[in-house]
Amino acid sequence: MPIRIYNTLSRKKELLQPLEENHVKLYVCGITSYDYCHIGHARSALVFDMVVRYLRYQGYRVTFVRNFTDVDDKIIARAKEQGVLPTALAQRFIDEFYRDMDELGVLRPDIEPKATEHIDEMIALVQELIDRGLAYPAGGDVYYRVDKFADYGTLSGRNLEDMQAGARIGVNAQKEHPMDFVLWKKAKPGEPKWESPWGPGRPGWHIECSAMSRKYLGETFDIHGGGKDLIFPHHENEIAQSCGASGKSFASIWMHHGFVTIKDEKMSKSLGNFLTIRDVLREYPAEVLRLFIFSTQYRNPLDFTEDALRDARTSLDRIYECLAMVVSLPAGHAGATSIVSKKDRRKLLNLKDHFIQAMDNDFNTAQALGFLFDAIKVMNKIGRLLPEAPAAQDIELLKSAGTTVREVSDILGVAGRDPQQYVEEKKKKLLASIDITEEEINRLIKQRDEARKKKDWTASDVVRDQLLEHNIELHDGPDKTSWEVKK
RNA sequence: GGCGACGUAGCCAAGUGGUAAGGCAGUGGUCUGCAAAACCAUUAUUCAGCGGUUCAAAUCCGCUCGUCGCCUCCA
Repeated sequence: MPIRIYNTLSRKKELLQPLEENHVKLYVCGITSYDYCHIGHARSALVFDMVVRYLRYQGYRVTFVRNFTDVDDKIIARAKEQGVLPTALAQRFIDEFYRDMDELGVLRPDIEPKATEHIDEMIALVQELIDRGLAYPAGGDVYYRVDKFADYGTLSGRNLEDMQAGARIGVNAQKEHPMDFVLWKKAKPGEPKWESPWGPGRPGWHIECSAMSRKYLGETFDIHGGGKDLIFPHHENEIAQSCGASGKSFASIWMHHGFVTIKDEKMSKSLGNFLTIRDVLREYPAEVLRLFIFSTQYRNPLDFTEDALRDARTSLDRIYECLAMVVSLPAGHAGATSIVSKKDRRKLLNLKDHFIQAMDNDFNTAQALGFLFDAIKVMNKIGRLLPEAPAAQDIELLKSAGTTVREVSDILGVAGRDPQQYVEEKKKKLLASIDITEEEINRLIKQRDEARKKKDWTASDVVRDQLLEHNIELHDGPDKTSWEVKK
C-alpha cells in the first residue's frame, strides 16, 4: 500500500516515492540547545519517531538525520547570563535533551550532526552561493540575495512585495534588499567565532541545515520535517540556499506538524506558557504522553489539558487491561462452538489492515487509534462472554488479536510492556499512596469472605465500607474477591 | 496590513462527493446479596452561518462570523 503524506510545498497529499528504491531519507530540524525542552519539542520528536517507526514497519530502510543547533544568539545570550561558555551550555542541554528523549522512548536518529562540527561545510556552501551570485559579503557579514532566487516564497506562499509591506524588522543598511537574510555573521567581541574568507564570524541559523542535510543525505532527498513555525523563514531560506547552490530540487516532501497549545494559545518560550517534558513526565508516564500526542493527527493543533492527559491514561490502562486478559485466557476446546459473531471476528481480523490504511493516509494516528479501541472493545466483549470450556478457535482469535494489538501499538511506541506486570505495578504504585498494607487488605477480605459464606451481608458491607475509606474497591468474582485502588 | 489553517455531540477527535469512526463523561440495562469492573443499549435528521455547483456536500465554490498561527527567536 502506498503512503500518502501532506506536502506543505504543494498543499496536497502526495505519494511517498523515495528517490532510492525502498530507502527513505529524512531530515528533521532539531532543537537549539539552550534550555530544557517543552511539550512542543516532545510532540516534534514523537511525531517523527512515529513516522520513522512506521516507515520501518512498512519495510523501508530509513536514514534519519536530526541536527542540534549548538551555536546561536540565544545560546550566547543565555551563556552570558549564566557566566558559562556557550559550548558548555549547549552541551549541557543536549545531555538534558537526551535524558528526556530516552524517557520518552524516542529512537535515536541515525545521524545527529551539530552545527559547530560542520563549520567548514557551511563556509564552502556560502562560498558556492557567492560564486553563483546568490550571496554577497558586506562588512564582514554575508547575505543571501533573495531577489535572485526566483522561487523565493514558494513554500510559505508569500511574495517579496507582501512581506516587505508587513515587515516588522528594522532595515539593515548593509542589505541590498530588506528581505535578504544572513548566511555568515561577523563576530562581535567575546562571541564564539571561526575563521572564514570574510573574516572571523559564525554561521547564520539557516545555513547549517542546508550544509548538513547535503553532507549526510545528498542534494536531493525525500522528506524534510519540522514544526509549522519553521516554514518561514527557516525552511524557506533553506530551500533558497540548497536549491540555489545545487540548481536541483531539495526535499521532495515537506512535513510540518502543528503546535501544542495551552488554552488554545501556542506554547512557546516567549509567551512563557510552556511546560517542560520533565514537568509532565513527573505526573504521567511516557506512554500516556504518547497516546495524548497521537490522539490527534500531527498537523492539527493539540491543546494540552489535564483532562486530556487523564483520558490518555485511562486509554492506556484499557489497552493493558485487555492485553492482560488475553494473557490469562484458559485453554480452548476443539469441540466447542464459537460464540464470536461474524462481524466481531471480521473487526479483529481487519484490525491490522485498518490501522495501516489510517497510517498510510498521512499518518492519521487518531483514526488508527479509533480502530485499535474498536478492537479492544470487541476483545473485552468476547472475553466476557467466553464459557468455561471456550472454543479453541475463539481463544485462538483473541490471542492473535492480542498479538496484533501489540504489533500496531509498537508503531506508536505504546503498550510495549508486559501487560500483567503493568497491571501489577500500577496496583503497587497506587497502593503506595494508600494508608493500608496489602496484608491488612487480604486479612479483611478473608474476614469478609467468612461473613459472606454465612450470608451476613451487614458484616460483609461493613468490611467493604471500611476498605473503601482507604480507597480500596472490592470486586467479587466467581471464585474469589479481588481488589484495586479506586481511581 | 499580507499570507495560511481551523470551526463535527458536554469535552477530545476521525471522516476530504454517496448519506456522521473511536475515546472520555452521562443515562438505562445485564451481571451481583448489594456493589465495582466489564459488557450491551443509548447520546449530532446533522457537521459555525448563509448562498451556489451536483442526482447526491461535513466534504467542492463564494460570502459572513469566530478561533488560531506565520510575517521577529520559536517544535
